[in-house]
Amino acid sequence: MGNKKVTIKDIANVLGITPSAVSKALNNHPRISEKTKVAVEQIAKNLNYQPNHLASALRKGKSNLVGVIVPLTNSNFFSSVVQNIEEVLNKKGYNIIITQSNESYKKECSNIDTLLYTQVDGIIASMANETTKLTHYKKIKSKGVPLILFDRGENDLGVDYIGIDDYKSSQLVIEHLVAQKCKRIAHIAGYSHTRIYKNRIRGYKDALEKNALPIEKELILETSLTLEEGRKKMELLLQLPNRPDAVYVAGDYAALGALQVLKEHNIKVPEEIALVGFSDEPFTSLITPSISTINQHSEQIGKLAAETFLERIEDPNWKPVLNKIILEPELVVRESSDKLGLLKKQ
Amino acid sequence: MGNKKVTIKDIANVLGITPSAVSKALNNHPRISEKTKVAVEQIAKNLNYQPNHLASALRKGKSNLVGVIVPLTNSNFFSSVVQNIEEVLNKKGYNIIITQSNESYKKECSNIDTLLYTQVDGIIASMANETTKLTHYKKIKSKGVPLILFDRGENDLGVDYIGIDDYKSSQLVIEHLVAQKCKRIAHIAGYSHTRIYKNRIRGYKDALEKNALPIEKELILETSLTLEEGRKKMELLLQLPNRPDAVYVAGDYAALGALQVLKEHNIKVPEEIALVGFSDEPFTSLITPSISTINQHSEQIGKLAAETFLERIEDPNWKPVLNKIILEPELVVRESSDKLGLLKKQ
DNA sequence: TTTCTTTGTTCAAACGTTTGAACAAATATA
DNA sequence: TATATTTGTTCAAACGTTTGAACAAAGAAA
Repeated sequence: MGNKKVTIKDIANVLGITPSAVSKALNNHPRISEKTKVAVEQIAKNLNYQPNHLASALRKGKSNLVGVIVPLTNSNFFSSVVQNIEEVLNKKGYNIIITQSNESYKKECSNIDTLLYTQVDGIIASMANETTKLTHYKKIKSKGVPLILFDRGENDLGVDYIGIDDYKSSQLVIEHLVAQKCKRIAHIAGYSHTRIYKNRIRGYKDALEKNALPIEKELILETSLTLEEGRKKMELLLQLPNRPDAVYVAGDYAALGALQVLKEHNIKVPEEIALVGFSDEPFTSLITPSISTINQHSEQIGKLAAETFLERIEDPNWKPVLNKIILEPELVVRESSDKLGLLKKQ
Repeated sequence: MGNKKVTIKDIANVLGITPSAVSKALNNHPRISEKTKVAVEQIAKNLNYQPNHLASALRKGKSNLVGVIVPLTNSNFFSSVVQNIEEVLNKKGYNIIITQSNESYKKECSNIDTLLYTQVDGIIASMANETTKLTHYKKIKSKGVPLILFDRGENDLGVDYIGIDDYKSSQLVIEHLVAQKCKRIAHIAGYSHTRIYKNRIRGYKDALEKNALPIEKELILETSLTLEEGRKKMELLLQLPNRPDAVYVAGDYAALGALQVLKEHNIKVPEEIALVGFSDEPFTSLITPSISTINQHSEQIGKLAAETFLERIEDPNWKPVLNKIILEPELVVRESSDKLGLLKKQ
């Protein structure tokens, strides 16, 4: 079993032609005869020939690889986005390299280095929670590598961005809670240095104001939105002398943590405190009570990110420029905020 | 902004030395003077030099890329395995390319082709549910590329495998349920053509026999173990004239589906029917009642898979051979099977 | 001083493709 | 028949590194 790799040279030798003829035959070059193409195809199969991507990518200056950076893959939102990116790009002959930042700035930097080093043709990314400096992203831009951001993305970079309307999401949530007769609505928020969370906070405040409800500092708590953090912040809210009657949490995992605490304190949800999360993670519909949340259209985001990349790469004289695609959020009302029992009546 | 790529040739020109000296300096070659190394480092930084991985991989015949194939990333088990693989391999200078098969045989084939084409140095994989033919995996082996299987892996291939003791897992579950005074234990199983599910079924049957409990065909239902399938099979079990008093489900998502159906029928869990799942997905501890399950040690599996790959690649005259690493399963008892109320007493 | 070793560098080929130019043969046009 | 065009292939350079061999200069040993 000669483990030697089969190259186009081997095919050429068998047929008594040159490697360049073989290469052209394999790439369906118009000047190669049908006869030769068939013969090459045949021998390639016989010898179990596997093209060397490294060599062709080096020569062509194009790797047909796209890097994807996500904070974590263990979340339905991100894994669904990734799946849709993959689907669209695979059809066009691209493959993706997925890397996780684990919400770490340092890891994100090294991920970017790796991807650039691997000569990816583009990068699709959603930023880590920790990230505030953007030099590593500017590096991508300065290399002329298309960069598409989604969900979490600072737009100071002046690149393509795909996400939902976070401001409007908050408004949907607050309007809904107000309709449920809630009067004191707290917000367990993401860190406001991240644009999307800032917008959610802004939307929350504006909507409260619009409905003549009080905006109180003690009702707005910024966190990293993990389950554990959701628990902690909920405990804090329960210790307030004047408890809220609704909590809008900017992430589903934190919302779940909050719900656990409410249950432990035997507080009825939604009767005593209504709860709304964010992202429409599958478990929100699986638990009791099911959690109301915002659907972010992850499939759409993934598809659009991939399609945007393709547009950029196909346009030879494209220059990066700020370009936002903002999708409409969708409020999914479930038991945790259905104070009026409208769901049961249906 | 000349977007031209900076190469070692550019660095060489600046310093008036040859590209090969630059290359050696960058790779810390012992014969290059400290002075030159420092100078090269400096200029490289100034010019914002980025090594071209394609070129060095081509020349070295080694890509430092490892392919990972998982059925899906949207599962805590797999994403945790992947995270640990990444962690171990990153430390050794390897990067990973994650691909999802989406449980599809066809996708798995194309994933393998892509990875081989990309010249990965090894492949770590867990098989799709659909997979029964193994020719695509044999292709990996025949190329001399190290292949490490985990969790779902047919061992007819004669390669490295890392997983838990599925047979023993079932025994743990049954012993536990018997201790809870369960007499009629059903098994919502995975397809028995997959080795791990076959072993779980075998363990289940043997344990029943050992405890002098009846093994009945109608109590063993093979499925794809999705949530929806869990629901369907549970409905079937409830229609039996002689209902089971415990159900052992070979996957957590299916167990959740089963639990939903039990709740809808107002059947008390665990009092009327006890329930045990498999995998220790995070949601099992989050819902009410929490679901008893088997911890598969995903972190260990990931680490061991990566380390096994490293051992193989570092041994110049390694030949693939059947090698199993089997971890001990751990039963996590939660409310759904705590018929005797032992948890509350603690 | 001569010879041997060490040090720091250059040289040249190689990794496996791709691609425009060149070229000969076959075919078409005048 | 002479010339132009088309067809099918070869040639040679290129992509950006790496690496063993070669080599000159400097230092050590005799």
